[in-house]
Amino acid sequence: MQIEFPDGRIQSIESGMTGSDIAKSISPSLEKRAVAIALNDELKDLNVALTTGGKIRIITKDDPEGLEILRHDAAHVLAEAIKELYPETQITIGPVIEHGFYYDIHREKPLTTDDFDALEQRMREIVDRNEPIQREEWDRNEAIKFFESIGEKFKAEIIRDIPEGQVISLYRQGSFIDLCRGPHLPSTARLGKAFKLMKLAGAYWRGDSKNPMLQRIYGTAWATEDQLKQHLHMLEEAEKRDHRKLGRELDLFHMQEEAPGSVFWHPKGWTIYRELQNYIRRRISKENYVEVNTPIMVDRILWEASGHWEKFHENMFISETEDKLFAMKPMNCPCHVQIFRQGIKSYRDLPLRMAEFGCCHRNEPSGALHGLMRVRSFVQDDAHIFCEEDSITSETKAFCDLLMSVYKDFGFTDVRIKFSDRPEKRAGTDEIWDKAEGALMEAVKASGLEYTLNPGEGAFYGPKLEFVLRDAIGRDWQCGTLQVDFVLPERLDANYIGSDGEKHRPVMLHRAILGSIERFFGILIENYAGKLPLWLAPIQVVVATVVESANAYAKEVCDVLKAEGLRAEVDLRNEKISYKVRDLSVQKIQYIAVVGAKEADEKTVSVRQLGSQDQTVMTLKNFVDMMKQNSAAPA
RNA sequence: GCCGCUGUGGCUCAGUGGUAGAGCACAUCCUUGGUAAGGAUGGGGUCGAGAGUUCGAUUCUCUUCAGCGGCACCA
Repeated sequence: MQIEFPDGRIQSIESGMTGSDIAKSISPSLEKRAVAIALNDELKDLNVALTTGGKIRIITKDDPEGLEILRHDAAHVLAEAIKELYPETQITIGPVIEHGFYYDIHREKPLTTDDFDALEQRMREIVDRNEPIQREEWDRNEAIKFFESIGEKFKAEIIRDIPEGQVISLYRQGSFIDLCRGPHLPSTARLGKAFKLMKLAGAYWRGDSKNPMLQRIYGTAWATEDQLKQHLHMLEEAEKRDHRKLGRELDLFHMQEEAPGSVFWHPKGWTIYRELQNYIRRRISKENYVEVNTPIMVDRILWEASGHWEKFHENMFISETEDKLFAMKPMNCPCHVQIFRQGIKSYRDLPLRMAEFGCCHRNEPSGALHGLMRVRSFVQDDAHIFCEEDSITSETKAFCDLLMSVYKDFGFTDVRIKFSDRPEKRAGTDEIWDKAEGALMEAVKASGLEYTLNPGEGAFYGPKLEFVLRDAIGRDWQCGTLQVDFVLPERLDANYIGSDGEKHRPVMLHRAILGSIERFFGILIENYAGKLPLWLAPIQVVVATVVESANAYAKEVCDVLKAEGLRAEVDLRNEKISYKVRDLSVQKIQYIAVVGAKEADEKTVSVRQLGSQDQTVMTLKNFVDMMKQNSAAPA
């Protein structure tokens, strides 16, 4: 039979040769690095005898697929180590994830991270044992019986759920045997030792909170020690830019236990926050939005009418006053409909784009809270576009353009769209959903942006687009959203007079670009590692003195900068200039204008920029001009 | 909400069954120094909260709150 190599070379081989044999025939060193073979793009174990020819590829640890196999093996070796050290443990599943793997286990007494050393030690021993990893195909019922006999109830349950007729493959290494689709390395030695157990967490069996809680052990695994080291280093770097840490270090905000999930904004953080809001104000004002503001506490009656009470009152903060029950708004839309309903609206008033930076409260589960990323009290750059049905497409397209342009101003260009359609729990008839999904789909297609489907994930009142951006260290964040809503206008009885003189229902488009400003703030801090673009920087320049005699001049320089609209401060502290430079640099102050006797005499400043050792002496006027230019916010 | 871990001055962290310590920060003084930490002195903590065990608890136990890591959730 014939095989074809990736370079197009064709070779005849004997039936029954294994991937290993083929690799060895090319070069022994290739065989050593090999982890699997791809036959017509289907991955197979190296030690499986090939019976048909085709295109082959030797997969090594350096291939993405090879790394996956390696990580999968790491999971198996972990499971083997667990069973050896703690035989009473039941094992469940152990898949590959980004950067590594995990294994979910079940046992009475939970493991702790103190057990990690022993586990890693045992894993290394298993690697040293070089146990051959052997694939076996089992009869379904035999396999179920087998796993039940050794007390692995979870495994038996998994097999029961595998459709009849599908091959049940087990992999054996030493005395350990596990259900697995494969492929796997030929032996445990090939895993190498570039792995590390990372953390311990709880996870529900089959991801369902009604099921028992298992223990999940996370690990990372790499082809080489170097890659492992690099990965650990990357994690350290990510930790350094954690917005919670930087928020404290840069004195931007804090949170405390008396107000879990809510933010105390410090002057510097609030400056950034306002700058973000004002930027969005400028952008949407150009797109003919109007801004409004509506109450935070609203009578339950309105939430019942809107449908929020029924669907989400568990997550709403309630306040009882006199005989009434008020709820804090989790979103602005019902209030916006109230404004829309004031007076009679004509089709000439549409589309009406109503924006609000309203403070919303959602009683998120305690375990969901996470710094600024998930809070209970937040403000969105929210707006609702009331329009006629045939405007959905053009409004959506205009929104997508605006959103992409805004993201670009913040340096985010890698944006993906998820299209979420009707969820199980929803309001409105199927006809309405058909119409809404159809219109939104048409709009996405017209916008020309790429999208992926996200079935069943829509809002209860309509389908939605979710805009996911990727930050500087490759993490994805869902920020923007656009939702088509035929339901709320109906439930809250919004209408307008059409050109035909009749009453009609407007469509509502719920949309946000940044999403929650709190969250976007956190993303920005992490993306820029605290060094924000100058237009967002809470302090744009500090005038620092070398000697006390320059104090008056320093204040004068600072006043000039402030008069020109720059956020400037003076540093007159009784410290050496190198101390001030260090301190201000740690604070990520981007421009330091150093003034001493010389500068005071000559009416100049000596400018130092964050991240550079260079000093530039310039006239005060030139410096002000430069700062104004550099700090200009995007229009 | 669920599982696990953590909670000591503003921050980072050490420590102990006999009510606490370092560095940084802060204050005062000396120093007026030219681009990433000058020196001296000093103030500051009922060890997250509540209960229990104990002669005695920051230390051990339980409860609770919050944070962290995940899971579930995310209108």
